[in-house]
Formats: sequence, C-alpha cells, structure tokens
Amino acid sequence: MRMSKLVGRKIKEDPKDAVTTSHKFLIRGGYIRPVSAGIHSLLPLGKRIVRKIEAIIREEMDAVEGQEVLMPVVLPAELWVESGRLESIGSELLRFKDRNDKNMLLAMTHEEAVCHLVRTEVNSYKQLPLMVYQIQTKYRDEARPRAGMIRAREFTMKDAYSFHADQECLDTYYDRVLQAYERIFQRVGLKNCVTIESDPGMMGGDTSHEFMALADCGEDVVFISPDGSYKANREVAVAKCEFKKEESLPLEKVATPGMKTIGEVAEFLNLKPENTGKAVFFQEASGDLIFAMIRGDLEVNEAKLRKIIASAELVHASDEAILASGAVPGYASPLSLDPAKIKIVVDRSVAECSNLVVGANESGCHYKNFNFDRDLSDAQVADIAMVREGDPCPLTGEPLKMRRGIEVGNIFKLGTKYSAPMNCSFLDQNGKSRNMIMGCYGIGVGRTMASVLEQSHDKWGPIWPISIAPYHVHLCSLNPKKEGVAAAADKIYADLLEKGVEVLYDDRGEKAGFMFNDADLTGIPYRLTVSPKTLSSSQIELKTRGAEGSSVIDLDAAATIVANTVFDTLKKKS
RNA sequence: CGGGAUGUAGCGCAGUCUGGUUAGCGCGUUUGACUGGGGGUCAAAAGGUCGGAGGUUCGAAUCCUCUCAUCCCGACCA
Repeated sequence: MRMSKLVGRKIKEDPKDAVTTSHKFLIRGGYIRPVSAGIHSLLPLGKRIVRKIEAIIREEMDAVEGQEVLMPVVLPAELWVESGRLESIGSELLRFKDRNDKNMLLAMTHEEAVCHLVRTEVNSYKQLPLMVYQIQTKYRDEARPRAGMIRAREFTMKDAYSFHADQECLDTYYDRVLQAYERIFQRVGLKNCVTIESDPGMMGGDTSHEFMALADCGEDVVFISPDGSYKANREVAVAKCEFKKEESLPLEKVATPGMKTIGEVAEFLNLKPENTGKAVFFQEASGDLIFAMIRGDLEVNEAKLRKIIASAELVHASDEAILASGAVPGYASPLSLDPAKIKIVVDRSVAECSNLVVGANESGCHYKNFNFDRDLSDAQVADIAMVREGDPCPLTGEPLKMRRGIEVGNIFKLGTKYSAPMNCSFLDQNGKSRNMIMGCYGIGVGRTMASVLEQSHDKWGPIWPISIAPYHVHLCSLNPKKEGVAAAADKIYADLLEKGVEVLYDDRGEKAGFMFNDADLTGIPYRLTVSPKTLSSSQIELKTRGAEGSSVIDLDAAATIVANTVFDTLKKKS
C-alpha cells in the first residue's frame, strides 16, 4: 500500500477526548475514528489488525471443531421473551419497533438466537456435541462508554456456543476452549494476560473464567499472588486471613449518641475500626432482607453474598425496609433480630474475632464485647469479605498484589439456563427428550486490539506484534527525487510484494524526520529506509520497531533477507 | 442515573470573567520556491451556523434561560 493514498491521516496532537494510551494512539495513528460516544469507524490500518486477530481466532475455533455461522444483529423481541431476558435486562439492551410495530432489539449477545438456530437444526444425541461461533457486531447501550475500543457501545465480538448431551462432555470441551483461548491471546501478542476464575453473575451457570489483559487502564481488578499461582478477580478472590481470638469480656451497653458510622463509633470509643462489627442490609428480589455482618474495616463482597444466599438479585436495603424488620439503621444489632424476619450472614472476620463493638438496635447505643460464639450462634458463617491488596494469598500466604485488567475474553458453563426455557432439546439414546447442556465463549475483538497496544508501545506509538501488525514492513523512501531513490524503493516494494510480504510504502517524499515519526506512530515491526546516503554504497537500512539502532543490508539481497526475517519471525511467534 | 468539565476552521487551543468594527493563534490542507536522516524555511491561498434554541441589549463567541453533544469520576455492566 502506498501511503500517499492511504485513508486515515496521522494526527500530531493528542485528541482532547482520549485519555488512555490505546485510545490516543489508535486515533493518532489512523486506526480508528470516533463517530459517536462508544461508536467508531475502523480505518484501513485498524481493519487490517482486526482481520488478523479474527484470523487467529478462526484458526483456533476451527481447531476445536467450531463451525462458523452468522446470526442477525437485529432480533425479534419474542425470542428474548422466551428466555426471560427481555424483562431481566435493563436499558443497555436497545429495543425498538419496526414499521409494523413489531418489537425488535439489537442483540448484545446471541444465546437466544443460537438456541433458535440449534433447536431447529439439531434433535438427536448423534448430532452432539457441537459448537458454532460467529464474529459479529454487538450493540450494548452502555451508560458510560469509555477509553475508545475498551468499552464501546458497538463492538465486534467473537461469540461461540457449544451444545452437549451431558455435563461431563461440556466439562471436557470447556477445558479445550480454555486452552484455545490461552493460545489465541498468546498468538495475538498479549504479553501479560491471565486466566482467572470469575463469577458467572447474571449469565448463570456454575463455572466461568475471564481472560484479563493486565493494564493500568483496565476496569477490572485482579488479585495475583507474587508467584502467580493464585489469580482471581475482585468478585471471587479469597484471602487466608488469620484472626486472633482473645478472652471474652462481658457484653456491655454503651451510649454512642449520634455516632452512626463505623468511623464515628470507633473514634468515639477510642477503638480501631477492626474492633467493630459492621451491619449491612441487603434486600432480595423477593423482598426478603439479609443482614450481613462484617468486621468494621472490611467491605462486603456482594457477589460472594449472592452466591451464598443463592440470590441473583441483591440491592442495598432502604431505611424503610430496615425499620420494618425491626432494626434501627445505624445502630442495627445482630443480637435482637428475629431470624424469621431476616436472614443473618456473618463473615469469618466477625465470627473469629473477639470483643467487637456492634449496634444495640437502639438509637444512640452500641454493645461492647460482642463475641459471636457466645452471643449469636444461630447464624450462617461464610466468607463474604472483599479482598484487599496485601491480604494473604489463599495458596501461598504471601501478600496478594492488586492489578488492573481488561477483560478480553470470558467463557461460561451455562448448563440449561437458556436451553431449558427455549426448548432447545434433543432425544437421547433412550428416546427421551432432554435439554442440551450449553457453554458459551466470548472474545472482544476491538478490545483485544486496544489491549495489545496498551501492553506494547513506547512514547512514539504502538509496537505491534508481527502476528497482528497491519503490515510487516514500513518502507520509507527518502529524497525520492534524487539519484534513483524512487526507482530503488519502487523495486524493493515490488520485490517484497512478490514474495508475499505486506508492505506499507511511504512514497510521499516528506522530510526524513516527518516520515520516521509517522512510521513510529504506525508501529509496523520492520522499517526499511531507502535514501541517497546508503544507496551510494548499494545498501538500505533495516530497523526493528521498538529496538535500538539499525543495520544496513545489501540492496540486491534486501528483499530476500527481509522476507526471510518476516516469515521466520511469524513462524516463531505462532 | 448522580457528580464534574468542555463545546470557537480538519485537529489542538486563545478570546468569554469586564459585551463594542472585518473572531485570532499553532498544526494540518492547497500552490510555488528552496531544503533533504528524527515533525525544516519563505511566500501566497482556501477553510467559521463561535454546539443548538430562546431571551437581555443600540450591539452577544462573551450576559441569562433551556437544550444537545462529548469526555472524566461514580453507580450500573451479557
């Protein structure tokens, strides 16, 4: 490609709306252009990267017997009524009516569509297991799109769905996909991508994993042990915290007028927050109240709590609801609650610590010296604590490190969450109808491109791994008007193309510094420079993006040397 | 959805507080000349609903009201 004709100019200054490195460089380098909040056009360079990422994904999906399909972006709402998600999903699902007043929606994921597809095509155990996948546009009406491609409203996703006759088959297949995912992220050149167990959340199912590209701009928090043996996201992370028991002191009511928060109470009684117990009220969708108790310095992890009480929906309870249960907000006590009205879940930190200050369920009063064993045996004890940086690793006991990550992929064991309501079933060996067991597997394609850039750049621009670089070679022709420079550059351009090397040819005749800066901002792995300086000795310059220095090679052998270098590197990296 | 910020040429900005002719600057673009290894120099040129609507005023980019858009923090997040 001749750069003089390439669509997508380089931009010298940082766009004012871009904050993250990938967002800035993708715009400045001419990879993407914003169109609306969270909606972008891909320019030719960006499209080439995306195609290469997609090609790697296709190879790996095909290698686990995936069959590529393409399902519609626009779906009739009735399919989502079947699964129940039309109701359960909020306004991030974009709904609209067509000209016949029929309810439609823009798919944000395709479980419904794939169940519709598979239930009409597959009806025998002999056809299972199977996996179909697609690389398709998704739309989520995000409340707050951000960071360019990292959290967009419209984005490209590879989503795959597997169907099995039994759980064991899913379990085996799931592990194969997990390994395929790790190969994909390694092949696209993510240097720092970790596989972590995650909380299936509203997707349902029992097991899920996330693939996190570690980057400071990531939205998700990952806890990692120093030796890397333990990795988990914030929702599921556990810590091996040790708590000290002391001799129990007698329960004592103390006046704490106007002291409602943990900080206020601790300061008033001249204690640390660790010496208090905090009450947090939650409400289930059914309206039932949950009283969660945790040591004052810790926070309740709602995902863990949800799992323990087996409730998909959990919100902070209103003061009215708390009052109605007979508890006094701000002074709520575990001691005088009616277990029939309210379920009590106590964190290990409270159960295993001694002499805590807790509410007295009376305005302006607290109890000192609460001891769980003695004072409240009738409650469920569980780990519902949010892990903090530095907490001991559950495996090694070493202090956990907290890192930020971009979720580039996730995989779920869905079970029959969708197949059951949508009647996606098959006849087994005994002629009995059973629901298919499903798994689903997603990868954010644009997000992957941005993540690679987040992890691989310098102050001048991206340093693309050759596996996804838009071109292999960036050819600069300096002073093309002089001494046969243009002719030499044209020739090596043609020779490289002949050998199958992808070349971006800067034939614009700009000043050297201008072109070099554009080359750095483009980030192609190899830069070839043709100029009078080296041409006088029948040589040209070869430089590797991101590396110091450069070398000169003989003009006659250049195309062969460069082509071999490119193809050797490509082979090694895949 | 709550809090904050910003909308002026393709991009980045000044001007707004304190209203006053033809609204500026840098980069980019076009033309010509010189220059030629890390964003060069000179000359000329094109390019503007000052986000939008309403209002105040003799007069509004500037003051007031409403509105839209974009970004940031938070909530939310298959």
